Amino acid sequence: MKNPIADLNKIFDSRIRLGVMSMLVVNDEIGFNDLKQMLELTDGNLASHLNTLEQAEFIKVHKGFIGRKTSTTYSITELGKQAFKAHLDALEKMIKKL
Amino acid sequence: MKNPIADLNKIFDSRIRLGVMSMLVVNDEIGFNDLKQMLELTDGNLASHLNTLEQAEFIKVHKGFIGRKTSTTYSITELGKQAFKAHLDALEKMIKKL
DNA sequence: AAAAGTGCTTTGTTTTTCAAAGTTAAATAA
DNA sequence: TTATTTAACTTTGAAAAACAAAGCACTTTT
Repeated sequence: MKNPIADLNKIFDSRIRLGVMSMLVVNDEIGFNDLKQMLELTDGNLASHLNTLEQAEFIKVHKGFIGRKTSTTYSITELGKQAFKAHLDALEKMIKKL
Repeated sequence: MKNPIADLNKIFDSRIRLGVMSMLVVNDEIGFNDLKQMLELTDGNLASHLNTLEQAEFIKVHKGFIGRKTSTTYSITELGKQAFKAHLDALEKMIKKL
């Protein structure tokens, strides 16, 4: 038998980062404020988790405008998709015995 | 839309506690040392996570003997089963859109 | 001009995690 | 019988992570 948790990605141990990724898998682009409201987070908390995901190159930032208002949105990268899928696969392997 | 991570159980944010539970769901009883080896943990680390799960009444301890050697084993409680299942359901809801 | 929104960064506290060492008690080896 | 080992912890302390709150730069709305 092998260690069932070894294949889980440390980055996704955080429920918040897990939530961000799960939202970005199904939405091509999501704004900072939408994430903030959906996940019920403070600005700083969200920003730092987004930063972690960005450092890992699991998400990408897009700074743009809606009209003349700044608007920052985020999207998942290919690497992010792969890593997230691998994590879910590892999770499934742990629990599929049910 | 509602917060997708709100229904995740904080206790299962930890990969280690998640691993313990996933093992206890499929095995009626597991020994301290078996858990330790499977999850590759130090005594103290495992003991403290087991303690957290016990405080929550998600697992139960059985102190016994193998021959005349002490042997501590752990099993999942009904409450533990329910909580774990609820957590997995919440996880699934987050990601089933895939 | 004042107030408010966006998207951060910085600061500092609290919480969590973890390894290492110490502990107790029994078992076995010397 | 003394020493060592194993099991299963507890305690200690340090490092890492999470988080809220405040500050900031910029722009828009009032």
